[in-house]
Amino acid sequence: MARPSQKKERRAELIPLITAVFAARGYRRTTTAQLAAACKVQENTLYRLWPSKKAMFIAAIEHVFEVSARIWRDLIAHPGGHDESPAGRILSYEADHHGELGNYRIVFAGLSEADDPAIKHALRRMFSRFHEYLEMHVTSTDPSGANAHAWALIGLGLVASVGRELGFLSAADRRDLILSAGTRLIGGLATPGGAVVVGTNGKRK
Amino acid sequence: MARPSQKKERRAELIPLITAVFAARGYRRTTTAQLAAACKVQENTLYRLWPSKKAMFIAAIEHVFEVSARIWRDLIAHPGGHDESPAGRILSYEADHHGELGNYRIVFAGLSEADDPAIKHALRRMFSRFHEYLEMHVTSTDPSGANAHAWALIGLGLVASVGRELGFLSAADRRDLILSAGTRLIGGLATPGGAVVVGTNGKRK
DNA sequence: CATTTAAGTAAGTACGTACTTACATAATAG
DNA sequence: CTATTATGTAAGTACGTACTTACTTAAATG
Repeated sequence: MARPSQKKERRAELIPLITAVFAARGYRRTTTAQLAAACKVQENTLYRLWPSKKAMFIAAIEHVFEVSARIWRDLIAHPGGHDESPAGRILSYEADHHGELGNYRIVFAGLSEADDPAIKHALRRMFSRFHEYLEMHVTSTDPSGANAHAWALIGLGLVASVGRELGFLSAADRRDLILSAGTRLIGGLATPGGAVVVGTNGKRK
Repeated sequence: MARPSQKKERRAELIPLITAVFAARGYRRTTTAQLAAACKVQENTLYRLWPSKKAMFIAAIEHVFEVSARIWRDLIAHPGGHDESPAGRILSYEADHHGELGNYRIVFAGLSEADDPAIKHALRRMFSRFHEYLEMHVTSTDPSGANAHAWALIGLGLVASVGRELGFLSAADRRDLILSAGTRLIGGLATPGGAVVVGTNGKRK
């Protein structure tokens, strides 16, 4: 026998690059030639690591979850300076940083390929894991209807992503949206004081 | 001169069929041949009515809004038997019927094509119009932060769609989700009585 | 009726791209 | 060293598909 396989390591090296291309161009519009170029290898090399373009995409979906999960884990493990609840801490982190990695684009791309059972399964798993995380921390704040409210928080993330992508929510808008609606969802705390206004890019009635 | 143009009428006839195909197959995976077959015409005929496949897709996006808007308009115009507020009426309608037309698939397909300025613009316009509608009715119930909460309701619709598409929310789950989180969003009314449980397809901790 | 133009049909064509094949190099085990 | 297998390079190939071209049919106007 000779040369033990380093496929796993190679895959781990390349998957962030591949994820970036899929996020930038979507699934269909990404060509295997572009993936290879971004990895600085030939297409053939990629096909030795994954059996198909689809498999590369599914690996990208998994990678997206792992990146976000690591951030949240760290966030909860290290309380930082603030004294908020775990749910509150996730909320205020997301208020400032949601979507900045552009990974939600992988989700959009995946959703329009959800006819494919393998892609559907990968996405489903990803959402379920996010939900599990959120539900746990929402429950610790306010157990009543935590399951539903955790899903609603994911919905909040989805609109924020869509708003960012389509440009109808500015950074400040997204911040206010996540804090205002998020607070109401995790605690039932009504927004204190003045109304929080989230703009539609200047368009006001 | 002879034979006044009937292009507008023809377009109006065909667009529901075209929308259905795009919803079923996504943008990229839909072929112009499929569109023509669904309309029972030749491809060439479609190209006389729209300059490109992209134009057909944008027309489909607009059609999606018009269909949903008509439903909501009717819903608010005819109070039916119930005495709820307009916002509450939209909520309970959506709790039972959200996504049943499959039109959210057009949104998913569009989002992964949002690099294209024309598609982006069409989607943006669509979301803004939905938001306008919701904000108006949410405001009438609870003015504080209505703008943000209207966006949050759209987020609720998005998770419900994703949950339906990926199969992690059953019809009952979606119903409970929309009622539970939606009520909290439009009124700040805490869920009365027992906790509303939204399942993850049987998986419970 | 005659003319004009819309609506329909049928068969291309040019192009992009997922995946292959064939070959060269180099690293590790015995 | 030698055999074996991973890694890298380069050039196909087969196929799907957006859009065209050339032609026929038919409807409405003067």
